[in-house]
Amino acid sequence: MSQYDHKKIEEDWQKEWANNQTFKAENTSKKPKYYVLDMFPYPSGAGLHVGHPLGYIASDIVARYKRNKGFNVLHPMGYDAFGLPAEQYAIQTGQHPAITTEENIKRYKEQFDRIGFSFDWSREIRTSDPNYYKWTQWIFIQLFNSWYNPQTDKAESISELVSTFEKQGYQSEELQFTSAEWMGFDEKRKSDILLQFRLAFLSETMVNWCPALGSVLANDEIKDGVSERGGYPVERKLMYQWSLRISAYAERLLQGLNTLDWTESIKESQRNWIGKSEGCSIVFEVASPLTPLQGRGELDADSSFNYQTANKKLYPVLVDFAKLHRSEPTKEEEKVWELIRNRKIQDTKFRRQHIIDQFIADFVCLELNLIIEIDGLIHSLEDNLISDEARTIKLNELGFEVVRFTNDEVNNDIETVISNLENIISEKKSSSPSPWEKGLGDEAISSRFDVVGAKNSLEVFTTRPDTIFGVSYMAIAPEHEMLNDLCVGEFRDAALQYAEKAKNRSERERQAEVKNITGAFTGSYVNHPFTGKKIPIWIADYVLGGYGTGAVMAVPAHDARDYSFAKHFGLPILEVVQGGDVSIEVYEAKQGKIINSDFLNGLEVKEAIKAAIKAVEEKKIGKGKTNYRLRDAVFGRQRYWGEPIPVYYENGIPKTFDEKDLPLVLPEIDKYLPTETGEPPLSRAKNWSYSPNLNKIQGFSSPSLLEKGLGVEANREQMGEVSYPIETTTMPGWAGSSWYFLRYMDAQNENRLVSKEAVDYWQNIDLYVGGSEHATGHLLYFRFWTKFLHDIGVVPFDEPAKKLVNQGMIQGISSIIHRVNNTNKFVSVGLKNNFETSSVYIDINLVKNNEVDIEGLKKWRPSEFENAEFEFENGLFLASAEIGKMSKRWHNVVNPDDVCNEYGADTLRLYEMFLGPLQDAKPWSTQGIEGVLRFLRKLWRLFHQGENESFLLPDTEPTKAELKILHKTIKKATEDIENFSFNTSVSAFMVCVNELQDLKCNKKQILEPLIVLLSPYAPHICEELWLKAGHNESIVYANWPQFNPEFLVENEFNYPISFNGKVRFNLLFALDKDLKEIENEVLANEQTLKYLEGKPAKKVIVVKGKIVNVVV
RNA sequence: GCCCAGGUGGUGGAAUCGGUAGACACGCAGGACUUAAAAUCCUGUGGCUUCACGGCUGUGCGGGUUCAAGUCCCGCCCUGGGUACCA
Repeated sequence: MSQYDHKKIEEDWQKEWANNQTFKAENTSKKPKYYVLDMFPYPSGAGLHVGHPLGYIASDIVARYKRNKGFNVLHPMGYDAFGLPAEQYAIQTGQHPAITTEENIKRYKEQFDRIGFSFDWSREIRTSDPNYYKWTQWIFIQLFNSWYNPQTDKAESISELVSTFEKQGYQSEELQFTSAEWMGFDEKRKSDILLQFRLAFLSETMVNWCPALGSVLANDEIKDGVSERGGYPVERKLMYQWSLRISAYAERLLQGLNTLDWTESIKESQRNWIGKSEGCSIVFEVASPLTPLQGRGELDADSSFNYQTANKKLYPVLVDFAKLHRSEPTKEEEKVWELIRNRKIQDTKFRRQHIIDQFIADFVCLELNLIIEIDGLIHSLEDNLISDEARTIKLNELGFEVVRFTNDEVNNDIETVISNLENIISEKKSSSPSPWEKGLGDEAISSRFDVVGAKNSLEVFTTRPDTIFGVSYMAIAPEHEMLNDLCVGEFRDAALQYAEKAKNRSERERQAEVKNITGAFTGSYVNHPFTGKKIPIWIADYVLGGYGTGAVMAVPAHDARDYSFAKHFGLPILEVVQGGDVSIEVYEAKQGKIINSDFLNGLEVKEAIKAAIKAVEEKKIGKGKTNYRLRDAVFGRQRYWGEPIPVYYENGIPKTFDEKDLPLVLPEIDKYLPTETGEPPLSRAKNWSYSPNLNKIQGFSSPSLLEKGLGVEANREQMGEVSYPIETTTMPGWAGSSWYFLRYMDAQNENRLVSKEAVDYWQNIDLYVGGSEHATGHLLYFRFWTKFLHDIGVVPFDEPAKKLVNQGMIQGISSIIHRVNNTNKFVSVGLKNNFETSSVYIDINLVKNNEVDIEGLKKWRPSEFENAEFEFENGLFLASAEIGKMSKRWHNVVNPDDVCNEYGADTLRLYEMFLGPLQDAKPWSTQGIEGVLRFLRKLWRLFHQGENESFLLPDTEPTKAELKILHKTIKKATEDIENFSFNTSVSAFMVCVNELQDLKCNKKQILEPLIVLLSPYAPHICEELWLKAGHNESIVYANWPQFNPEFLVENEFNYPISFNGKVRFNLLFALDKDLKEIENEVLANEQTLKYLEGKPAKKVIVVKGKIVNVVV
């Protein structure tokens, strides 16, 4: 029993910890709290490989250290259990993802336990557990019911916004209405407007659509133009779906970074992702005003632009509304439409449900400025009469005549309606020719539609308003809203064609063609606001539709992209900032004097920027503005294995579930695929509908199935309830992980996401450990949700994690053997240059020191290797090695279970720490793991000295030298944990044990503190030795040894004596010796004389306790 | 292109404030114990040079600051990570 038997010790203690719930944390304690969290894993089918535990080991060391330091430590673990692989597997095999996930989690748990982590398993969570995602859904509902108030700079209740609308209406650049107008809007319109404010909202957005996965992807789920998972192509597609308004938090997310103890590189990534840029907007007048008549003859009427009479800002809201009305006309509207459509009355063209300014008119004839309204029942209500009147007045002001018919008139006496119409039309035709026919052309239209019609100015965003006099062309994105208006004359067709082509190009193609410069002239010009010069408008695909205004003022001399574009198309390059030679290359530096720029001449760039903004603002053609690159986060996924979005649609209006009806549990479906019509998998669910007024929602919460995480079908209609369709997309992978740290604090709470007491006690995470690959995904959403939960009063802090440490990736080493092409012959690596060979990846377990175990290889893949021929070099068959990601595909996965079996968990833990700095990426190699095991054996032997190597720990007074060794180690171990420098503290332990071994020290007063120091790293062996030393209580709660500097005090120092910086010999002096005396003695030393070579010493520098340098 | 991190023996890596470069470990070489093996222990180990004492040289490259530079400054090269027409 004197041998170090890691297997037995580790098994025993793991059982002991589990049985005693040693690591269970209490939510009330007089001790100070410490919250140390790991990013929880997605439980994949492959299980853990040796790379995964790296961060977990580090955080476990800190957790155990803090417990010894007297903290109440929260150190939980759980599973990010929703995700693609389980769903992919379900599609292939039909096995429910919940079952696959359950199996994988089981495997993970076993692997975790073998490594001896001190997790509090009583708080385990899984994002796919309905009891968990109930609260994910709850947060979604809060987001839906909130808007971001820029005045107070926080999220507020949407109901407060509604009452403001009711009292004061709303005024902004994009949207304006009076309180009366708001009251007049119908429910759908109100809903549409509110969606523009809600933090969770539906909108038509350009998304990254991955046809192979049948789902949309967030920007951070795409790498190099293909999906991060699977590597499938991704295309841009316009879709109507859920997003979260993270952009509202852009500034707070940016500012918050300054308060965080995170690595600079992660913070920098987030700053870049948020992409704040300060500059100014400038409006350029389009030189030839938009002319609705232009092109009228050349184009068919429907694709011409002259019917665009909507208020541009309201158009996005109204267009869906109009479409809906068109598809669901009233009986009466349909009747009238049948009579007037296709120029049936006097060859007059009518449009139905056409938008004019902020109104949707039933029927409109633009040529005659005539509007026909069919007033249904709703129009007779008093409120609507008032608003109808206001509406008529407004439309009259715009030059339209409004004719109203009631439903009754249409139903009872359609002939009279028709004859009235015919009279009005013929009267209008004779007395009031259309503006176009009158030849008033553009002027008439542009003055009439000044507010409502097509814009006649182009707005740009620039960070360099100082270069305004260097503008030589305007560049607009191919998807620019005014594209159709701007492409004119002989250039129109080519320009539109170009835009169409550029728009449809996928991200990937665009990327591949970064170097290709393409563009087209629109035929239009703007006027320069200060010089009045005409400036051409070009379409360029380097301008992005989604950023800024989708248009830029191009200053080729001082912007690289503009420069190459101008060179390519021969556009002028006007130098306005001194400092470079723009005939040779672009000068982008924000430095130098402004020239050729009228009132800006002579100013420095920075002053000029301010002056230019001032001038622009005075001229009322723009203003200082800040833009962010951060886009709103697309939240809907066309997948099965995710949280259902708790929304139903009442007559097309999205509404959230009643909180009492949460969780909305995933329903059972027959196949985990989209439907034949391309609808998401959840559309397969039977009776996927909601009855808000039903008290009990049998539909999806049968308790027995809830336990399994499954929903159940119910037929509500049979129960005589009105039911509404439920949203069929699910939440993205990052939803559940954006708030999980809170749930650990109070994992079983059924009434709240987390109790106030728990969150007040634990506060935010003191130490968060995980990979840096989450820099712009998880870690941003995580912060966003925390800030939101702070705003609505759920949590008292607004950053989730104070300190973040990123562990590096442990890479795998793949072994490659070389097959001679078109043969069944393999050659040792040294011979491969004699042949044409190709690489074959083989299991790394078959290779030791590059030598391949041929017999093992034959057994591994008999079909491939049994009858193969092998050519050796010097009697050996060698493979070559390659470093890369650890993956099944390269047969280079190392399982921690195997390492634990062979060397033990303590050795694995120490070794992973010893490999190098936690943050660095490093390849896994077992070279060196023996050294760590040897170290533990040496430690064991310190306790088991003497002839029969039995346990011996005498309580005799330690010597000064022994105390010095111990306290040196206490100091180093403590500092190193605080600095996350685990690799150096492992070597400090090694040094300590080596030195104690030299002294044959086995004294209790030295060895006991030492194993406390080591216990966070190698808990099993230390517990065992602690027990043997006679302690009843676990070492987990032993006191951390106190460092006493007295034991390290030296009174002498062996000074290195250097000459011109070169150390030649050493001399021993007392540390309190006068420096001048040391100088004298050094100069008098005979060795010194040798190195002075007869020359005098120019100068002598003596640094106390460090060095002596003699300058010759 | 831009941003960030880094470049030190045969290998992983140390050197926290500018003060003896290479701690600790692996590997390698030699030795002890053993019939032998395993385990363990001891010695050596940056390069060049010397029988040796020693000397020269050395932290990606080129300069600089300093009594003193792996460490600070300037310019460049290379590797890894992030990002990509963000105006």
